[in-house]
Order: sequence, then structure tokens, then C-alpha cells
Amino acid sequence: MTIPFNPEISINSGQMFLWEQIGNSWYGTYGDHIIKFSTSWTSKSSCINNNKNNGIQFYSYPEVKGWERKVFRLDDDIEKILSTLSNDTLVSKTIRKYPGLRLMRQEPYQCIFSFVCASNTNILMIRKMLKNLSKKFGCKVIFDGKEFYTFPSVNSLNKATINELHSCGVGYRAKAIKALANHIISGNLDVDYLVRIRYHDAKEELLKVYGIGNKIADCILLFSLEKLDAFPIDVWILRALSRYYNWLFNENENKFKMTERITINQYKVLSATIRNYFGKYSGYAQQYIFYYMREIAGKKW
DNA sequence: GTACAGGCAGTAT
DNA sequence: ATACTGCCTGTA
Repeated sequence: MTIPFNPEISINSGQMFLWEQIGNSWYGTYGDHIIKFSTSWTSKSSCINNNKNNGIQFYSYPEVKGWERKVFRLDDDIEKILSTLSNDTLVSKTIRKYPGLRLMRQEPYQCIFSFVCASNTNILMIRKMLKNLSKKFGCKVIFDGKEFYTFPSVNSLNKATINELHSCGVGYRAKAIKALANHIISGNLDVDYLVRIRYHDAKEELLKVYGIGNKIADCILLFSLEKLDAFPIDVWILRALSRYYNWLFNENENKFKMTERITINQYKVLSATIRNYFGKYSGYAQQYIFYYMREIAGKKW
């Protein structure tokens, strides 16, 4: 059995902020690289399999051959992951509904800054903030005769003033961006180390940073620090838990209401319960559920 | 004008 | 441990 892979649906999963479509090509920012793939079809439902790039081509600037394997996590044992998660009714349904949807691996620093911008705002706003930051603090790159900006380096963000950051429309998050850059530059946050240690330990380190709470830490862990067992709970996932998984929480007085903002302790209980339920690939389940919730709500991004 | 969306930090209880 | 509030920008 070959599991399908569709890069287009994957980058539209809502967690990939800096991608844009130009004709039959998609261009994305991956740190200081611009990555691109082109399809020779127009239908969005088309898929390709793992081994043969049927009509789809991958490029990047600067050129890095085979980047798609890393970015689209083609090194994961997707067959095993999806078969494990298929024990769950809802996830099983979404796997069939969205063939080719994959979890994506983001550039760690870009991912961390992106999600620090993601507090208390929506995806369109996050995209806007990150575009502004890239234009102001990134490097201009001409690729295919088109103008792009690399994601700002940690150094450039560290040197930026609060006012400069604020001018990018990030609002009160300017303070968090500054604090984060300083944390990284001073060696208090080591990405390589966070990749090596386990979920709970890495999360503990992230939570020390001003501006990073439970949800944002889980996003960073899942999307860039190789913690496939992370399960970010935002409002969309909370609605899903309330609607489809209430039975999991009815024991032990773990009931919750989706209309209420959850407390830190409630997040811990929800997180522990759902991660125990889905297991080591919880993050993949989250990806499918998130996509499903956004789609039935009619969200484009 | 007014309501609402959205995660975190800080303070009071 | 929980409740409440302020923080920003934008859309309906």
C-alpha cells in the first residue's frame, strides 16, 4: 500500500504561515532559504506517492537537493503512523477525507518566532506580522525573477528596537520577540539540545521564555523540535475535544466547557489525557483534527 | 459606535 | 488553584 502525499494540502494546513501561490507554483520561506514546488496539474485533489514525483517538482534558493524529504517529513514511517491513529473514529475519517495531508517540519528559529507572534490573534494576522518582520529584518532574494525576503536572523531581531518591531504590526508581542531573541543569543535556549531531550523537559525550557505558554510551546515542539507526541490545544482543537472526545474527560471530574477559557491546570489535564489516548504520534492526530475543524468552519487559512 | 476573535502574563482572591 | 483583566490589530 502506498500512502499518498500532497504538498499543496499540507502547506494549507494552517500552520504554515509564509507560503504563497503564484500560478502553478508555491513559494515558501524556510529560514534563509526560499523553497518552491510546482505542479503540472490544476486539480487540488491530485496526489503523488512517496517514490515518484508524478508531475511535481521541487526547487529552492539556494539550491538544496531533496529538501522536500525533510520539510514534508517523508522520512517518517507514515504507514505505521496512520495505521496507529486509525483506531480513532474521527481521525480515521479525516485520514480518508484528506489523502496526502502531512505534518510539516519547520525551520526551528522561524517556527519559534512565528508562534510567539501567534498569541491572541488569527492566522491572517500572523502572516501579516511575519511578512512585515521579514521585509524589515530579512534579506531580499530574487528567485525566478520574483522578490522574496528570508526570515530574519535571530541576530537581526535581537538588535532590533521595540519600536522597530512594533512598526511591523506585532503590537504588544514586540516585547516577547525581543525577550526571545535575547534568550537565544545568550544561550539560554538551545535548539539542538531541545531536539535531543524528551517532550516534558523541552516544554519546561520553552515555558521559561516570556511570551511562550502551553499552546505555543506545544506548537514549537511539534512543528520544529521533533516532538511528535506534542498535541497543541488551541480554540479549534478545544472545540473538537468538547464535541468529539468529551467521553474521554468525563471520568475523574475532568469535564470542561468549550465556551470557557481554560486555565493552565485544565490545559495540563486535557493535554495529558489526549496525549495518553493518541500516544507517540499525537501530533499527527492533532494535524488532521485541526484541518478538519477549520474546514467544517469554512476557514480558508 | 460596538462586539468579537485570539494566548499569555500579572494580580487579586 | 481559579477568576479576572489588559494587551493589539483587524473584521463584521
